[in-house]
Amino acid sequence: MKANVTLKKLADMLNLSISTVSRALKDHPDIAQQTKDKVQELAEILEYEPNTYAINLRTNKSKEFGVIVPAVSSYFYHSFINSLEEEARRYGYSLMILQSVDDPSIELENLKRCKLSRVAGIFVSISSKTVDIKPFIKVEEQDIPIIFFDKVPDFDTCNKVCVADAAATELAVNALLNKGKKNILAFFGDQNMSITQRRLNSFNNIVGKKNDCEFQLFFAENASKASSIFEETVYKTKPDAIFCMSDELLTGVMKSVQKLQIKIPDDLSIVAISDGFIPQLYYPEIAYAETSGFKLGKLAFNRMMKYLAGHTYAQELSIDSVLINGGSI
Amino acid sequence: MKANVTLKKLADMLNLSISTVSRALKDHPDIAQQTKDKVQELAEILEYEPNTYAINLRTNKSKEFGVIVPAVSSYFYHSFINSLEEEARRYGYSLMILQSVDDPSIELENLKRCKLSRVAGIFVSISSKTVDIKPFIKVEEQDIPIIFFDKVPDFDTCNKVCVADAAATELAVNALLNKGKKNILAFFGDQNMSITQRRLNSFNNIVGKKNDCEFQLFFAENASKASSIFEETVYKTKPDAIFCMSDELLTGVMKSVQKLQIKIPDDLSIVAISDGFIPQLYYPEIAYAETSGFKLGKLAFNRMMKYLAGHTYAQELSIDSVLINGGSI
DNA sequence: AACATTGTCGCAAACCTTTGAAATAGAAAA
DNA sequence: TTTTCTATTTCAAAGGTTTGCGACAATGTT
Repeated sequence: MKANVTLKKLADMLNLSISTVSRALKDHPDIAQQTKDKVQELAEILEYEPNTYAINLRTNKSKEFGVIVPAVSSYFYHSFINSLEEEARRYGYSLMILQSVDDPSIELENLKRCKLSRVAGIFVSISSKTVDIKPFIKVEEQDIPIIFFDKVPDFDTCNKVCVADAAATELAVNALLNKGKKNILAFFGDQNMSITQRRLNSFNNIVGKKNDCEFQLFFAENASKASSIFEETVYKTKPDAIFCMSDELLTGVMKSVQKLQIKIPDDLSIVAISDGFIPQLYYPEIAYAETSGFKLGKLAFNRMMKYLAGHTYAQELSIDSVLINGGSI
Repeated sequence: MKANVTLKKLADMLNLSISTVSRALKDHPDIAQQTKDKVQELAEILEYEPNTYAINLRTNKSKEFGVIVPAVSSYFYHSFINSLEEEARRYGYSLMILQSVDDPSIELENLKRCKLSRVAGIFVSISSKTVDIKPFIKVEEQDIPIIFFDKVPDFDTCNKVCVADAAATELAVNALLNKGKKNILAFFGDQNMSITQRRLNSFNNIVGKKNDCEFQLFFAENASKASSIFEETVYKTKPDAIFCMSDELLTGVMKSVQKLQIKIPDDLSIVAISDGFIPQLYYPEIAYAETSGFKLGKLAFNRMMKYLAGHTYAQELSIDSVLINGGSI
């Protein structure tokens, strides 16, 4: 526990002023090269480390972003966070991770926390129950940029980055239709979630144009619901294909597929929307329209940096989706 | 973008001194109740928020922990982080997440970052290639407590919290032996990793005492390696049981199991060491000795708080393991 | 010789809060 | 009346850094 070495200490030892030392260390043109060398050498030896607290106070900024997500251990978010962290590190930022546990009141607390910590910016995926986004807007008015990602509010004038829900849904469903599937079971998540609505809308659009194909829609909040719905339905309606709008639903369905020893893709085709981890656990690998948390992280970070550079206007961006074929259709 | 309201501003408006306002807001006994009321009311109205930077500078502390992990999107770590975040939030702390990407040099950078940010403490799971832990010791000497978790160094005098590797291995293997399995294929991960060594040692201990049972050991760095090893071996040696020391290896084996349409548990029993997510994806669910990232998070946080309260002596703690039966044996 | 320019460096305020010590007032005790 | 105490408030320093501006000397220009 050695005493901290500060600018003042360096200055005293070198018989220089604090300001000169400060400038010397950051290669300010006002300072003579000779002086810079002396200062930097001593700083090196004494392992001088600037006091981040003081810098933050002085500059009223910090090199940290807040990330508010419903949960880190979700199929999607940890790959987003992974990707974000990579970028952040490259730019000298770090990430403060806050979970809302899908609870709007905790979400609000977390937002407050970000504000209190005066983070440089906030990435937030709102909880499924969040209705009031005024607090977010208010924070943004205090000059803390907010990028909404994945689960974004309906509100227009805010920055959003999303996966291409419509495109992904289309890709996935068309993959089935192109193979001539005629009887499709579609699994969707919680109806209250906007992501469900977007994927559902896109789905219905396609369905509307098709009349030589049967569709059956189910809503399941979790994997085991999906499982039981599947098991109840599969023998009754004898579908030739399954669509799952999420990883979680896919795991539910696949568990039943294993249980009932259904042959994929001979007896049944399956396609999902996923970031790719879950689908490759099975044999054959499940075909999926990719919605990469990884790519989304890059995009979100990019948008944040642009924002910080002055492009503060609201913008809605999305990553495109590709179909990864895995032998399940 | 309204100007920030500070203690000074409140003081000026109320014709009080800054110190009085500061003390009034924190209910200091020196201040008259009447004054407190006035101050707190105005603070409320003006939405005064203390400047965290200034507080940190003044107190030379912050309410943030650093977390250094090889990768957030790993089977294990995100549940650890999840759990840690829950506890941290309860105590008013937040988490700074840093990935080392299993690269010692990045790990070192991250450590530096924690030191620079003067975090209140650091949780670290070292990369598999980390050999030099002196930098960590040095940071701890500067009064930043470090709790190593999961992947911990061999070094003695440091704080570690681990899953009970030996116990978990024993539980898993014994589950197979108790069912009378006679020919076991065991999959282990990267031999350089200490976690592999610990589990392997425990495994060998049990094996040493048994001579009515055949064991075959394999080392696979990833899932697909495990897959191909399994496929090459399964018909040759006709094992009646599989042991996987990790989730990743399990996914590899299970993919081949599906491919070869092997019946679990009739043709083959499987047991793994896992935190439970992966095993329940399959039907039947895979039996596993639980090594919960969640529980470990709680334990690690607990140790950290004790440390901060003054119990700084080195300690090695571990969570016990239970066998979760899933129908695969 | 007078003035302007350039290259270096230091002064001092500012960022905002915390906190030990001192000041002030009024009341109680001597 | 003077002293002592208590209750309340203020003073001022400290924490470490950044930065606009002024100071100063040396050099160049007219």
